[in-house]
Amino acid sequence: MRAGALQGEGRRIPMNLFDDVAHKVNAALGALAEEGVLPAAVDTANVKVEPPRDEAHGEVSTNAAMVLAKQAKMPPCELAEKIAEKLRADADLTDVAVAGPGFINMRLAQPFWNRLLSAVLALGDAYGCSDMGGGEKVNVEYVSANPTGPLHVGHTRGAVFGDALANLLEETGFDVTREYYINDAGAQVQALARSVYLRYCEALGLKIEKIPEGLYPGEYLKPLGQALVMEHHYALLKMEEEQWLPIVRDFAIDMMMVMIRDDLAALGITHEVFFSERTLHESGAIEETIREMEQQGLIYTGQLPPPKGKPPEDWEPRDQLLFRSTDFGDDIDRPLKKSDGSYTYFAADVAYIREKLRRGHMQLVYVLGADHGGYVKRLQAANAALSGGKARLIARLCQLVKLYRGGEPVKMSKRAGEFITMREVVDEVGADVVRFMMLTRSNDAPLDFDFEKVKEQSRDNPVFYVQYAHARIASVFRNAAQELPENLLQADDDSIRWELLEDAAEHTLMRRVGEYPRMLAAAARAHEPHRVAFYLMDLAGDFHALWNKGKENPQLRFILPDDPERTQARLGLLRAVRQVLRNGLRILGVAPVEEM
RNA sequence: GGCCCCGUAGCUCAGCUGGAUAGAGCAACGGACUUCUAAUCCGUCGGUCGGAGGUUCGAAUCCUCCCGGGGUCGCCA
Repeated sequence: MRAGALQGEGRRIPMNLFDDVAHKVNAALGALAEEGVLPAAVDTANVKVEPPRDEAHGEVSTNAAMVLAKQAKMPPCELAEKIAEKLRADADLTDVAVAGPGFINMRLAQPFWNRLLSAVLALGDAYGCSDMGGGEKVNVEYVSANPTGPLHVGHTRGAVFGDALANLLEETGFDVTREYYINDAGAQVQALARSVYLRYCEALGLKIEKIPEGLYPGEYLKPLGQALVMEHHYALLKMEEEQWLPIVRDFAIDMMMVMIRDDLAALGITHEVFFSERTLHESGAIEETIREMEQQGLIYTGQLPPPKGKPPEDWEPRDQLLFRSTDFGDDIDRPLKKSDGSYTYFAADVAYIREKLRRGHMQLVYVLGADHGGYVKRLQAANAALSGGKARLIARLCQLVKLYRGGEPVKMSKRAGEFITMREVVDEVGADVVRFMMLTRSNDAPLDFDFEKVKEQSRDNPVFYVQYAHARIASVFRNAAQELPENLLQADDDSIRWELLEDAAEHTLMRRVGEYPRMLAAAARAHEPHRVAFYLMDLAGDFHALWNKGKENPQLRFILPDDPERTQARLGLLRAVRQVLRNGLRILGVAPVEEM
């Protein structure tokens, strides 16, 4: 049997009940292989153990028989029966049955659930965490906005996504570095410097005309002009541009980065590394990279064909220094130098990839806007060439966020430098709301963000819905502290009689709690933090449903003064639910609230 | 024209990398409050999964070709 092929046979995820069952299934298959029912070298790579969609099919289900039928040279149902026979011997499993085209459905015996719920309480914040990543070094680069202006809504989604993804990977056992690439080389920061210089002149009382085309007209640069006056007085006025430009540029970049970091902090985002593009130029890293690539035959001088479809009017063939990215899956080879001899942005990026690889990162994650989709293949080509195919480069593209206010689109004029900043959004609705809302869609689906709707306290608002579940649980515990004797509240977790959780809605909630580690692992593998948000909405929904059953049937209330043992079991379940809500929200970077 | 993403209920979207009769919310309709917070819950209605082929025990999911929407396309970052 191929070792580690079956899910759950590699790294075990603590208290992932599906992993535990997978382990049992694998043992059963091993036994059948020994008996000669299955070939000794059976390939179990496609065998899965998962929750069935329909509760009627049990709590756990496996497709083992259907996947292995061909290898066993036996009809699926017949093989399923043989596997089921082995599984029935396990005391943790009940109702083992063959169904449909050959699924094996089963339920988990009470001791199994007892262990799970006790473990959730014992593990606390660690429930759901795993060592799946095995400490692999992952670099997550996100935001990386040009230091030429404040962060706007467009950056917000990538910022939240990247941060939540980093949290997710961290909690699933990866060694994560959060990184921000500062584009502080090139024409844009020169334009920034000239814009700030104009504001400096303005602050000195000189009359400035309209900010010229190509420069940054935003009001936000005025304080920088004033600050320059405080520091340099009239000195910069007497200088030639080539003298003042580096001074003003460096000053402006520093100031903008202070502002950007401050805005990110307001959203609860901190990067461990801020990496400057300019250092790649100044340290000679780009030259070194190109030299190395030349030695490996990855670079040549040649001409590119004109773009198909609509050839640009000023097109003329030109010899260029090109990276053979087509050898690594790209559509066209990519230039590393501009016609003036300076390096392209891409050349710096290649050197940057080399730098990240040198630091030992095996996974390079790029969180980008959807408009950078065309850039991904060349990044991946560069990574493949430089890492020898050993490291992975994963790009996640975030689609646009459309702003609304009460159903009406919010108008923005980019040309006039008017845009809604990230800070404005955070200040108006709060960091928690922004963060949660940004993750209520898959990253590659466009997102509508309505200022009014996200402040509503209703079912429509997923942030509220999840927070409300947490607050209601907190409220139960406040009441319990009033109504129940102290010895009941302080009882030992190990003495909880979990089997007293008998209602179907309690079981639904219990199962959902049990799914959390599996969901987390899958979300991390897919680099999809939005799954955590969707899971939390489902968990909250299950909880609200149980809550309401207690209204219709007083016997289902959480606190039953006449039945201390059942009360204890129900409060135990609520503690487990509260714990999972907290753990999930922590990954999203959202604080749970105690009351609303 | 090339490449990338999307197309699932009237609307907004999930769908756990191939599983069983495709799911939520909103909207529409009908119910549940002397409350452990009704800021919630329950039920009903609603889908040729853009279209056509293919792969196999099995496809919304994988492959090919179309249709429609968005992004992007040598020296900007």
